[in-house]
Amino acid sequence: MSRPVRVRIAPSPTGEPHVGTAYIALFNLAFAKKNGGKFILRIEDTDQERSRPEWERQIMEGLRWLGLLWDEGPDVGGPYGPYRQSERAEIHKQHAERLVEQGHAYRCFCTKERLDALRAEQKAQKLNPGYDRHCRDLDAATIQANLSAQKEFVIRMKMPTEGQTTVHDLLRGEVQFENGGVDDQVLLKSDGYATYHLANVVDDHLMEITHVIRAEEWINSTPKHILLYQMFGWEAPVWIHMPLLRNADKSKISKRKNPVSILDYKQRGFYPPAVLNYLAMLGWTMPDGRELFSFQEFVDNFSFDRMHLGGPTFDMEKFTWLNGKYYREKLSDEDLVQDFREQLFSADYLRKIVPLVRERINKGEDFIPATDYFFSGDVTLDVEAMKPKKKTYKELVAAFEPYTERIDAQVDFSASALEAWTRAFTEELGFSGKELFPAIRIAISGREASPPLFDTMSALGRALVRRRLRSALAALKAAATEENKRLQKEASEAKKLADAAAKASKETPADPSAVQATLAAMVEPVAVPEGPDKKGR
RNA sequence: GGCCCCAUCGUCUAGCGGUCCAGGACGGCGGCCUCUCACGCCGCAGACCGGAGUUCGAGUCUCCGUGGGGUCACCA
Repeated sequence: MSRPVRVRIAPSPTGEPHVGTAYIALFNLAFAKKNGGKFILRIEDTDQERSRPEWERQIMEGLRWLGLLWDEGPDVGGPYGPYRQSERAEIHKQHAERLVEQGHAYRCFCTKERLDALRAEQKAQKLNPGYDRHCRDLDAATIQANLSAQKEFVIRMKMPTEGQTTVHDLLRGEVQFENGGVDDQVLLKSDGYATYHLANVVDDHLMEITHVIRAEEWINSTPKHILLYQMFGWEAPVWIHMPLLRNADKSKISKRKNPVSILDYKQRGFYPPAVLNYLAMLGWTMPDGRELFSFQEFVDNFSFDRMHLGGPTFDMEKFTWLNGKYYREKLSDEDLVQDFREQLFSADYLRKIVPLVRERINKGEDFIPATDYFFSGDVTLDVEAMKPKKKTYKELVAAFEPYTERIDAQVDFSASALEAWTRAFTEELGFSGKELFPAIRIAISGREASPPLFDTMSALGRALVRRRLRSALAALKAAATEENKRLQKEASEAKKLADAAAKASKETPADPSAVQATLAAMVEPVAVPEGPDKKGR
């Protein structure tokens, strides 16, 4: 008799809710609904370095916004809790110990330094990287000595060195792996927390997960998971590895090439059912080929048979078209009024904006023109105005790029936190606030004057700020390229001039003023780049 | 690089051996509708990665290439 279907998603709270998480969640939920099963949310926060409660909150917010609701999870509870792995650390530890006792795992005392050196050596010799199993067969005395010396250790899995492990993937059939090619994975880190491999197996078993539906990037570690199930003597779930969402260049979808946070789409005013509809049609098709369908219709017709395994490109253009289709065909005027009111002009959002502009306007009709950049997507940029007088575009890019990069890691998006962080970071980048802040202001608002920068950023929110910083960065890079071309041209012209002057000075006795002029020609355009620049475009 | 996955129009895909001179959608182009724009409608261009094999017959099955992707952490 088969067990009731239970599936889960296991996001790691190390960043904003990812569109890939939503994609996998959607198929898990559909499968659960189709089979009358349960859908579980489990937070995989065993990475103490990077996990943040704030990200966990946002992941839940993003999934909830889309209507991808879980039956059991850290917030709603359930009979198999706790649903946050950090709270299950003791369980994981016990299981790791059990494997050690049974001889399926061992303590490894190798230091980070040793492992790094090992990897470097392997790389130098063009060998396959991997742990050399140095601690696999330590004698009891040595282990005891290390333990008494309080040496830090991890627990590693003792992989068989022979034979194969077959993954029976529902989508891909039998996938074979040589056990010898699989590393002795770390199961328990020296901080006492489990790695993904241990935690996901133990928790999936304890939570009675029947089907593991996850992204294809996991398929290579599935043999380890299967072996773990065997070592514990447990029944493994059914494996289903979904294709990976891609950028336009076919690489795994990433934030540098696509808006990747669910909250980006929320902020852009996409309509949740349209988002689900679009995600569902990446790799999956309705039996009758319909492209417009509801989540319920998706569930009713769902089957993994209809999955296409090539990694689909996330195409903003088609996605946008589909969203428009919902506006035109699925939503009434009243629906749109509601949606706009909740998403675009929510009281929460207006409450952030009004305090920033009330001193700057005198009557209601001034509000929209004064705040248009709070309600639109991209903004028109005056790239020239962004450049500090004494810096080049290249230098500005060199500061803007890391700034843009690190905004994603900025957990606290309050004005004061942004200000403290930005000021420190600006200094680190070798810029003064006077130089960098105006550029940021223009990037995020399209204006040279706005309410206080950090209040404005905080109110705009991470999604919009990131988006505008990225597009400003692209514009600056283009300007830097132009600038570079111009400088090279000027340098070559200066060289010509110098050559001519040198030639002239050979023919006639040295003329100090000619040399002066030549030197000036060589130096000046570089020192004052904005001079000849402006009329050039 | 080793291992693993994948492979039909630019993109998302239909196709589960004959009904495919390969169908639909986005995008592109042209037209119609129309006070404008948009929507909508009509039409056009556009693909089976290559080579062997199996078969009476291959986009569909097998193998080998090629290409793309993933993965090789005390991250998930």
